[in-house]
Amino acid sequence: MADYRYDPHEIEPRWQQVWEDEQTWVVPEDGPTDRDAYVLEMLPYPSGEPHVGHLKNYTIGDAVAHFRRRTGHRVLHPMGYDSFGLPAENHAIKTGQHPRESTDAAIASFQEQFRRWGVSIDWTRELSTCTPEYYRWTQWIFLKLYEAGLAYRKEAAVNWDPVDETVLANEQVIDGRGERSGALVEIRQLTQWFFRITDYAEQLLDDLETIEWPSHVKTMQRNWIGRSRGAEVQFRCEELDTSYTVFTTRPDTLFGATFFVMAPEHPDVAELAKGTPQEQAVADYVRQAMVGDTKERGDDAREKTGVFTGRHVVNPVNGELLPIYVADYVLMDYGTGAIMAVPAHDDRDFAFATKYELPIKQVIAGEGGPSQPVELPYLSDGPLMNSSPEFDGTPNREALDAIVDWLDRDGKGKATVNYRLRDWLVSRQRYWGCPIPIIHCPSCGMVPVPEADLPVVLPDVTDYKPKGKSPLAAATDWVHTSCPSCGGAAERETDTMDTFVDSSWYFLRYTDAQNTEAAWDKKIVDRWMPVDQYIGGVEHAILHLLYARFFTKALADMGLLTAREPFANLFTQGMITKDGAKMSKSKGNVVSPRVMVERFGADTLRTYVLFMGPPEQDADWSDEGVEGMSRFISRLWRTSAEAAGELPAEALPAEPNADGLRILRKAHWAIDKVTADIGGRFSFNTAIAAVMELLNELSAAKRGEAEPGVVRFALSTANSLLYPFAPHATTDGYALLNDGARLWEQLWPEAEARYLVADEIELVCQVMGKVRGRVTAPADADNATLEELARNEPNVAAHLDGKQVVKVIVVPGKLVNFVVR
RNA sequence: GCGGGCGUGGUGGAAUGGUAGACACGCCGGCCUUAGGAGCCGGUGCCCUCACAGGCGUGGAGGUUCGAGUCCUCUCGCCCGCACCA
Repeated sequence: MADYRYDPHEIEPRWQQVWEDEQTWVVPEDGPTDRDAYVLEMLPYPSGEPHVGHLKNYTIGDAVAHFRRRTGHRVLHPMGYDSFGLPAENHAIKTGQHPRESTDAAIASFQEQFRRWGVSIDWTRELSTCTPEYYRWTQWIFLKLYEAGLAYRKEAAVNWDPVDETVLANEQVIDGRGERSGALVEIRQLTQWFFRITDYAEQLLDDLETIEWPSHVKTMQRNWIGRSRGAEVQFRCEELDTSYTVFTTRPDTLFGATFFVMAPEHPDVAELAKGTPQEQAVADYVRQAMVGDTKERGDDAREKTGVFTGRHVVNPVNGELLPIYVADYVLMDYGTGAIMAVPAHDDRDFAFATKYELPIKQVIAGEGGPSQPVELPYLSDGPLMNSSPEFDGTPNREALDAIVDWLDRDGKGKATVNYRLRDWLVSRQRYWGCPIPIIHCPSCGMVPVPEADLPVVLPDVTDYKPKGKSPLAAATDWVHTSCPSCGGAAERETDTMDTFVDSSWYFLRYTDAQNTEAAWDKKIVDRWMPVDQYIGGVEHAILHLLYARFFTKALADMGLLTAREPFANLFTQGMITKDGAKMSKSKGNVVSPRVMVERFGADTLRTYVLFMGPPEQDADWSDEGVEGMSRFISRLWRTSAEAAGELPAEALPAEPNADGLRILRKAHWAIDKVTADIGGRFSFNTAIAAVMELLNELSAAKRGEAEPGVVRFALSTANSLLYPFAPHATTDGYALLNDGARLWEQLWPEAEARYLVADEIELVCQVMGKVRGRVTAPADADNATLEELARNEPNVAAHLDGKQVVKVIVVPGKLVNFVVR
């Protein structure tokens, strides 16, 4: 017998060469458009070389892409690089190496690994966001947003990262620290560029209903958008003849307001206190509040502080005078930065009132009615009291709308919806990003760069170190330009864009990647969008996914595409850990896919990462597990090669013998299971297990008298089913078994119904719900026969002896259960 | 505090309300081999037993059901998200 040795290092490059030579994964230009499928994994940020998380991500996507192709779809499966960003720039600051050089090196390493993994990518659509060919269109989109009034510049209190020396979007501040640097973020008053994502708050929320995403991701987006229904109410300050708006979700408690609070950052605070004895105290408090870090500020366990401003406002519902305090438990960036305080029914206001000995007025009665004392603060519902004759006794939830209506009629307030979502701060005072295509002219003001002049090319600089303003400011030749409007001397905007802008539209560019005349052609983008299946990590649940949705909606409103959601289906994969911990260089627990592939081959690695467990779950890396997978792939190939070499090439017999039939049934069972597991629910681990079962059934000991034609068919099926995970070994095995036939061109197998039903079943016999025996029974036996068979099973009979059978449950094809007394 | 998820053998994990532990790792035994970190065959939840037969078992306590890992109530533990959001 010949020596059949599985050698992935010979097999894998050989087939990769065929696919590359034939451009197998390039999307065919012609073909039916109703079977298109756009399968996309989040594009990587190229740094160093890819890690096992990338391997998992692209293996999932590749399995889906292969499956869709073989089920008759024309599949778009592209790749690109999110190549602008801080890590490359920080590396440049340290070493002086241009970020482009380190980025290009990383990209080369990613390309090399993706090819080595055998990921089926249409490389003709490859893109890199840091190239002028790409960012030209990023700038074009910026101008479109500017024209539409969705990009604007304003002065605002913004998050400043003192380590990276740049501003950050709200989404990039986690627990008061910069997402990248981990530095405590400071609040600074700066003029910055924003995208008006808040215009889309409602749609971003509502349209979550239209997409198939994991519910926890939807929940996170809902929380982030933070919609709350309530009312805006005007409070007048008679002394200054001014008026302040508050947002409240509890207008039903308006009668219980006993004081009024403003955030220290509120622009009117200084003016309010001016000329009162409190002026100095307020100024001191505000200054001290501003230097405190935002993390500590956000701690609700911290004792509340504040000072009286010396002024009062009038409660619009009853004319009572309420003292105005300034206190840092009120946040400027939520609502209006001012609140009415109802200590009896809000625990925060209660804590503040108690500390500063402010009056507390109960306006909602507890269960015992108005005369019964309740523990304050009372946060539950109940009828109104101490309010007005009109509302007293009304359940507070009903009174809520009535009070808003009443205020609205008097012009003192109105029902509103408030969102937690803030506009997206997009300018960055950093070098390695997309230049903002705006020119500042002393006479014309802000002038957009004309489309014909795009791209505004990022100039080279010698010093990448941020100095509180963009390093681009030092490129004086580049900065000084002429105004496109009046032709006079003018200066370029030196801030660059947040790199999340780059990745908010790349999925559109893939559809028409080589278009030099436009970002994309609407007809083409509409053919592919939305992405049918998007795959990536949960860490992007808010940032990238929210921004991409916003871009899609804004661009759709401009008529540039039809889809209103970018990603129809989202799959979020779990992390791969090592020894229970996140992999990191400092812990020294990094698993290198490159090293693993060099040792075991790509097929083993790919199949292993999907066999580790449900792909959405975190999973711990096991070196023994990889070896086990290596044994399986090797056994599959070896068995195939042996059968191809030793078994006569016979066709499937029309009437297989008993062993043949058993194997044939197992094969069709596997087809059915793998198809459902990949196509229906992303249960790759059980799909792989099903192929293992099929192969186990085909092991020499179990093969028995099965006909060679059956064995060849079953082995071909095993290869065919495992192909989406291990494309090289299975393609090779299939070709050996089938006279060189190309597996990637074969239609996905279909399970034949006649082999899915057995003619005999194992009948489980229970007495009182406990299994007492098993008998084989004809699959088509009727209930009475099944009951009789079960009753005669010796052990069942023993358990029925001397008992009275009161009920018999028969589940056809499964079990019989006797209920006895 | 609010919202979501998860608790199953030594390990990763399987189980449309119907045989708990598929498949794999690990371990044990055997075959083959000069050799094995190769290959092949078999065993492997726990207790009791020569064996048969039994008993126990899906974090814990109840409940619904002929039957519960699965559904309901309470509870404990871990993980994630949000959080002074008015």
